Amino acid sequence: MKQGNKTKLRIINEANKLFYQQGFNATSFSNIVDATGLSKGNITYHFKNKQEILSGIVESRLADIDELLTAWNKEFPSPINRLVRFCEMLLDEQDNLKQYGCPMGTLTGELSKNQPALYQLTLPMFKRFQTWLLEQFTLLNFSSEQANENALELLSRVQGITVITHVFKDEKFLNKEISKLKNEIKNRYD
Amino acid sequence: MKQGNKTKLRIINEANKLFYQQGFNATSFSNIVDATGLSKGNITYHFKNKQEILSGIVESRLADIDELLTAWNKEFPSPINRLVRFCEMLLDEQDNLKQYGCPMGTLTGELSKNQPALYQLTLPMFKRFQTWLLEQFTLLNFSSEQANENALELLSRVQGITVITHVFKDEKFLNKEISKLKNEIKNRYD
DNA sequence: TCCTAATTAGGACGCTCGTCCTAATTTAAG
DNA sequence: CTTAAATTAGGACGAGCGTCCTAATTAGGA
Repeated sequence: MKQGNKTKLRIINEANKLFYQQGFNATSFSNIVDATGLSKGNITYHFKNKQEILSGIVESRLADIDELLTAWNKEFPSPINRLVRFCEMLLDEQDNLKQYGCPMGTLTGELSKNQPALYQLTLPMFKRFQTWLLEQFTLLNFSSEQANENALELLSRVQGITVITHVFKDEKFLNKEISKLKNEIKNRYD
Repeated sequence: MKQGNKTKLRIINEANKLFYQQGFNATSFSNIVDATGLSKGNITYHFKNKQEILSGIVESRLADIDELLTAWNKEFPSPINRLVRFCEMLLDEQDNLKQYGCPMGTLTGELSKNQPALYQLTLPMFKRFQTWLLEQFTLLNFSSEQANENALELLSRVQGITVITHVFKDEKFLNKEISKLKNEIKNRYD
């Protein structure tokens, strides 16, 4: 790997952390300078501005999501078990969710308000999960319309649990609701 | 009403709109100056800074919430119908929800990330709804523990629907899910 | 080794930020 | 009316913002 790509990754990782933990608009360029320990000019060289950094972050996250979903597909032959695994993702991330909310939901939600171009940029992350969920429900023999409805509903349930966990800083709620949701999936769709 | 209070209200209303539509951190002091048409000094006279404006906004919103819930209590003798009305609130606000998300969820979520003092300030808005929902489930003869769980779950469902509606700009989803949720309430709790 | 392109450092700039201060004007009580 | 308090206007200020530019350094192929 070229030297510059290492720097790019470092910027992307640090900025990703900052955007998640502080919000996109609350993070300044010099915050990123401080966090990376790089010079201002160096960062500008790799990314013209905050928006380009965001673009890099999204690209990187999309790759992570694809990798994750592919791994789940391999690990779990049963769509039901895949959906269950999807729910369990929230348990893996419970500390972060409690403190900072959903990495996709809070970012897309923030940008959706009044930065339409950046909002469009982040939307594919949601779409990946939506599409993948749709595939699982299709495998479970739902009509495409019904599969889509189920996919969005599950996404919605998970987002709701995340918001409440975040707002009330309540991981007990998270654990209980995920456990209920997993049961519901098994009962409803199996 | 004294002259100054009219100005205060004007500031609160305009800032409330801006914070909701752009986010708290993305709204500058001079945005508020422009939106109100007042002078910088005048706003500073009434509120030292953005945080004090937020404090005023929360106070005002809490009063609105109390008024709303009291009206619902009067209008609907049945707790079930009150819960249904609660869900229907999202339909009344569907245009705003689609564009800007939940006025409480997005604000509290934003501030929760790294402005703990302001986050604490906004939390009571959520608590009002939580408490009120708890009361309704208590009236439905649930144990206090079970009533609390039901209250949080309903809040969670509603937040989830809001997030998806906002992120996907999809009011069809909103209408369908609210309708399903209302049926579920009637079937599960009646 | 040398040379060119890639990378890094950091200063200059104009702008906006939030805060503070002072003066002008309006209000309302006496 | 008079007068003091409440309210409003708007400029001054330093700090931080993002962008741009140039110079120094480094890396890697020839």
